[in-house]
Amino acid sequence: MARPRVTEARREEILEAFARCVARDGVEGASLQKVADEAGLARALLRHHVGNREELVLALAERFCRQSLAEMAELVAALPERKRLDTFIAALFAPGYASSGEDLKVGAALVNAAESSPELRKRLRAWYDAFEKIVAEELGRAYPKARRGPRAEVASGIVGMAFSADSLTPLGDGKALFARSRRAALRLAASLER
Amino acid sequence: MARPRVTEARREEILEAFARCVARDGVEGASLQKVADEAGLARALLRHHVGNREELVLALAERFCRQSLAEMAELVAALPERKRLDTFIAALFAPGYASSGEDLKVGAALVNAAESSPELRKRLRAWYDAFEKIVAEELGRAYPKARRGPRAEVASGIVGMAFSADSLTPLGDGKALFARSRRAALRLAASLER
DNA sequence: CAATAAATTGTCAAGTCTGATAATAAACTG
DNA sequence: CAGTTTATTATCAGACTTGACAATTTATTG
Repeated sequence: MARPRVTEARREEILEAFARCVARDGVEGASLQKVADEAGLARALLRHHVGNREELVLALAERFCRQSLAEMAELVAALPERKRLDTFIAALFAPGYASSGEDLKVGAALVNAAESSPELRKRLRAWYDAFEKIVAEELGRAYPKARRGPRAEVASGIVGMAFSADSLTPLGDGKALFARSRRAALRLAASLER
Repeated sequence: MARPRVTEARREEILEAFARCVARDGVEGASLQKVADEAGLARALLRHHVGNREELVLALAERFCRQSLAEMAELVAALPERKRLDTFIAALFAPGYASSGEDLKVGAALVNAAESSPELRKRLRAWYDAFEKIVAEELGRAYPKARRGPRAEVASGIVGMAFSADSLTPLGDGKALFARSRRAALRLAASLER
């Protein structure tokens, strides 16, 4: 009875383009115009399909959090029995462990923007906690005797190292930094042994 | 024979204001207008005393790098003999270990902007290397038997954790995260023992 | 084909940002 | 006090951004 809806597909395209722009220019630097160009759509369509700037940002955050955790879950589900933790950490410290490789940069930019938006902050806080929790659980699997506290500390440390290695990639030499950080993560994890 | 120069003092005021804005809004988000308002000066004065946008950014980077390393050197110089490393790490993981507490956020924002400016990238790269080196040297002092490689890995890890804990403060709960990260850093450092 | 619901395009007004330059005010020196 | 150098203010044009809404096209269904 009417023209078919393409909103869901368009939303996806728009948010992908937005993510690319945010990874490059930060949240404040990603103008709707640039996003529209990046997506190959008219700017007015952003508004039509998603909403104004604020709604765009929240939608991006929602998509980012959901997707990031989904990828993490997928990764964990695919881990082998042998050398499980090593594989996990290696995956975490592969330059661009996630599909696109720009994911953590988007996350960092969103976190920075969270200061001025309680709603955003809340969502990202939940994301971070879940992220760290997954790491902590994986550590618990490798070191069942380790206590809750130390596990949480080590998880914080590993997540922090991964996060920071990723956000320093613009400086070049990302590969070497990832390698050093990965080894540090293994050392840190091993500290749960005794 | 002429009106006295105030450029050096003004430059300082301007770059301080710029730093505050960048910490809040990122490099792209910090418009010259906002910076001028923040500094309580007319926008034209930014141009007069420092230059156009690009020069502003480079001047900020220069100031940031120099200052950050100077503070680091000062911190290291003031370390006690006993519990030297513990004190060092505690200082690194105090929320806002540097005077203002926003320093690492400025650094992160600059790093992000470095992608599109080779000159900026070069400067920041040198800064990061020097930063990591200072940490590595301090580790060498605490664990003289440790080899160069492991020391570098641990230094990367510690710097990464500090960096990331700082950049996650907008999510709130910074204190607890800093505490967890600090303990993780101590664990990681201790891995150089055996 | 006609009705209809949705996508897409076009356009406006208001606001902000930047770079540049001219005009004015201030402080010092001889 | 007159001259000179510098700080400060004022202003301009051009470009970019955003929000909003009207007009148009397009695909589907009865």
